[in-house]
Amino acid sequence: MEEKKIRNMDELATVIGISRPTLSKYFNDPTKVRSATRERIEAALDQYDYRPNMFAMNQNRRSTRNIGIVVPTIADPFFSEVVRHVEMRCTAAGYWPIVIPSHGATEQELAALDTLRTLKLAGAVIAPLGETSDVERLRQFADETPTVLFDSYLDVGQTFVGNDNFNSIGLMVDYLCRTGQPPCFLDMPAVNLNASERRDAYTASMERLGHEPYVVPISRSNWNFEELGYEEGVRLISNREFPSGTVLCANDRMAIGLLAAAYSKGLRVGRGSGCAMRIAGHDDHPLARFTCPPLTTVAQDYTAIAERSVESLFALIDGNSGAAVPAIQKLEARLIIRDSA
Amino acid sequence: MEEKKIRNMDELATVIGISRPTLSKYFNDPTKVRSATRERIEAALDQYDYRPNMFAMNQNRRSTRNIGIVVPTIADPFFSEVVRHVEMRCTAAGYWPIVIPSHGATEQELAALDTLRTLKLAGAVIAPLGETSDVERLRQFADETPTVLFDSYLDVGQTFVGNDNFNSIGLMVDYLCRTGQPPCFLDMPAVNLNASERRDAYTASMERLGHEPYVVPISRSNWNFEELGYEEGVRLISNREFPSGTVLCANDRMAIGLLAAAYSKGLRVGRGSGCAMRIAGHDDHPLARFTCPPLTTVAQDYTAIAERSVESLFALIDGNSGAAVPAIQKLEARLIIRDSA
DNA sequence: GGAAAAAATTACCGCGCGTAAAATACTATC
DNA sequence: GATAGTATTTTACGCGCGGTAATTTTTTCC
Repeated sequence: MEEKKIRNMDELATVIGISRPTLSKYFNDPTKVRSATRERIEAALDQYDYRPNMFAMNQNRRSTRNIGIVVPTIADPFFSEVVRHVEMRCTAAGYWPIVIPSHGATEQELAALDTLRTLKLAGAVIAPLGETSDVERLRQFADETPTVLFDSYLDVGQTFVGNDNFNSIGLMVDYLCRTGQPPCFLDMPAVNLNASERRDAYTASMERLGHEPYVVPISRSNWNFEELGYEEGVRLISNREFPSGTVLCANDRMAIGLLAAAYSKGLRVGRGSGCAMRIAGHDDHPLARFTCPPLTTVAQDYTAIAERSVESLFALIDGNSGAAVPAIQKLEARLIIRDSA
Repeated sequence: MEEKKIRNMDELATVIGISRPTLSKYFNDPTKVRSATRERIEAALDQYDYRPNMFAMNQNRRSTRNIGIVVPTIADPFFSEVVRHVEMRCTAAGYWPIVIPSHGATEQELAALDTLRTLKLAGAVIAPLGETSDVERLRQFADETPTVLFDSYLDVGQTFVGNDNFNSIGLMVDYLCRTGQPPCFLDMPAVNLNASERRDAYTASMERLGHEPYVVPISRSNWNFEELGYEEGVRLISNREFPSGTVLCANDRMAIGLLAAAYSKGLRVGRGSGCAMRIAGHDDHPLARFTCPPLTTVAQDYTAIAERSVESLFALIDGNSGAAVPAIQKLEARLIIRDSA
């Protein structure tokens, strides 16, 4: 193991006995050099552990291999899971994922876009805040960078990947009506378009089945869904204000809060006899399997959302790859029947 | 609002009527230029919305304002919370946080270090894998970059910030013994040094109180703690193998699994009469408040860990700032008594 | 063995900025 | 208001790589 320090491409090229442009080509696409050359390079490469300087590399490129990822928060398991998958796929494809959370704030989302602009991105995967997003600025951003939006729909970017709320809520409402009392709907804060879409889907499904919809509104608006679910649940149960013994929650985190509220009030939750309430959620939160009772829910396929987003983005980046990317990609969800409803 | 596009520092400097290096100094530290100059620059700055090119900026610097953050996973709420806080603090201080998950794999951790090395970091905050970390390579890395380790102790880097497991476990064992049957200990997989430290702390605490310790071992080793807790719980309850009706779990995620197991087996958990089991956790997982029953646990202060890590790192970066950074910083935890034990 | 195609080389410029040393502008002092 | 001393700005140079075009070398194929 020679310990001669390699400072740049030139030195490495000299040591190998080839020219720098050839080495440069290798780093940009190993198949662009003859296999014999490639082997010599790779042999030298694990002898000297040289790595091209990221900054110098990207400075002179029209587009880099950086991919920006913007999400409202990484503390929510949905986003952390999707981000995790997106990152892994990007890395595997030789891209460089850069995650910037917008922390639920409009200015931070805009700051993230500004930051990403200086990075000459190959593309971006963005879960916009939704209601509070600056649509105009987002569109401006998407105009100059291949952009995939996910989770919360906005008419921005080349494509959107998200859950088909009408399908998933429909599945759940059907199931709940078929097996017991028609559900009321515990709304979530209007933090994004999923909120209203799910509410609308609930109403539509109920009406389709000939039942009176009943939406329990949420007054406050923040991302502490469990707490909202819990507090609202305690209040409603105490005042006997739940219009139905079956409650469909707009998402699992609300449902987890509601489960805790029911427990604290001594209400038995489930579909067995002797149960006072049925509670269902939406998303298949990683812990939904482990609530007491296990939560009946609709599974958004986290992995699929991540993969479709990334694949769409890669297609957009390649550009020429005939396969046009559809403007809207809604993924079907899967009903997960557990014990809570 | 003039719409002349500014492409680089040169153009902006010309427009302002100063030299480019002066402008450069301003961006690196606004106090380094005369206030009159600063005002002219800032006036121009909000007229032209120019942003320096990140790559060109960093290429020629000895050290950048990049801060690397390496964690085993962002899917675990402990890490996602700490990362969130660290990111926010870094951004607020004008640094550029870059998160790279090691996904629980040694090679990925090493790859992360390699990647970070090319970034000429100002510093790094690392939660090492622990048992499976390549200590030698980590140390090598820490030798050339100011590095703070957190969560899982290794004798690497300039300082370590973590929970004082002997304190926290001691608190919990004391409490449990004081209020009922002495606990057995449901071990966690040996993914890092916290695992063995907590086990040792449990044993020591029990012996101190004159009780026989009993550790329930976990055979498999992965990060799906809830699942492990659940499956092990079901098995142990079915076979009546729990040596005590009080179970202290090595972390909350195991406890959440065990709660689900108890529920599925019809065992009532809590400290009231008529309860068959007491279950306690460790960490104060964000959902621990919302389990059924709410989980008695010891709160690691996520925010404090993040802040101490970042502050220590900043102190290391400043270097000269007299205040020496202690090699090991163990934070005290807080007993959180809820209903499960 | 020779022509065509593929790969590698040479030679050059540009990117947008950092940095050390030199030059200039300020400030304090008397 | 002249001078020394310091704070600020400018000059001059380099960083490590990408990109292109023209040329040379190597490989492939008939």
